Amino acid sequence: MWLRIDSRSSTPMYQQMIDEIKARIAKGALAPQSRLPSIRELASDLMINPNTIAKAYQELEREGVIEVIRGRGTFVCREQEGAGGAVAASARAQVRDMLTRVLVEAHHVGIPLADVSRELEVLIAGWPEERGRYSDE
Amino acid sequence: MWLRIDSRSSTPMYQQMIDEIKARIAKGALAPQSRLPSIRELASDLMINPNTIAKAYQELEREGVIEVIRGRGTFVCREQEGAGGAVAASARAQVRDMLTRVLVEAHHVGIPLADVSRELEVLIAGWPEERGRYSDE
DNA sequence: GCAAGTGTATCATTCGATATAGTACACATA
DNA sequence: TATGTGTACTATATCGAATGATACACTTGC
Repeated sequence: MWLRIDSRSSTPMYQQMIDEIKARIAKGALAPQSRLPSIRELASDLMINPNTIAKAYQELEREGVIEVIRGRGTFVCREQEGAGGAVAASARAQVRDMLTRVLVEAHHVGIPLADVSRELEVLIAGWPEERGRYSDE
Repeated sequence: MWLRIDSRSSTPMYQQMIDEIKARIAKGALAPQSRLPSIRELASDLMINPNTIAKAYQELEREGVIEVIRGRGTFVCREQEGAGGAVAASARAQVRDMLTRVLVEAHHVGIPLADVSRELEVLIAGWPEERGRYSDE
């Protein structure tokens, strides 16, 4: 099974697909230009409606993550967004906002903020690769 | 106005209240034992239905963040969860999951992972206080 | 050309969460 | 006793998620 989806989760199935596919690309498990399963194929595989898959693919295309070629299929974009170029201020603000939420949550479950920082370091250290796309490192 | 809510946001109003109140507590802007506005008061203030406020308060009480005293009002708990005690493994897993999402998002908008780490350090450095509740620091 | 496989675009429908509206109840305080 | 507190319940309207079905435009291979 190419993908695993929890139909009873409170997060919509199409959103789960978006998150999972973006995660795989970010971690290098889905290489650029590689092909994704067809809508109908994935739909019958997961036993859900093709429209749900289509919605996820359309959103991923809108975000510039995948590329759709009519009649051929959907593929991971060869160049991910922002590579080498300037990063929008809104994008940085969004990341900062997400980090703030993590700190708030950590506080309420009793995790020291220093532990959050350490955990992030571990995650980054274990990150598959960035393939030297960023001159910053 | 005690609280500001965006009724047109995609995130439910009651969820916005939960997030904002938890953030204020975590940052020390809402001290333990301090009183929250009454349901009807806040409802007429925000010009929304009292049931929506009640839902937010009930969820916050379920999470152990606030304390409800019938006939008197709602108050911030004097002891936040996990203070000094053991932190559930599921809580740490949740924080790790949130951090992973941040890294995935950062990747797709072209922000170097090292920048995320730096941003987190800045946020922690500017965090109001932890009042020495954690022996870890 | 034709068949099969791709994504796209509709429509109608079901289902659950969100939010509103109104009413009634139990408790605490002055 | 009057007022203010949170709680509980029903009913209703709205919206997003998901399904089901159909039709269309395009690409590829026979």
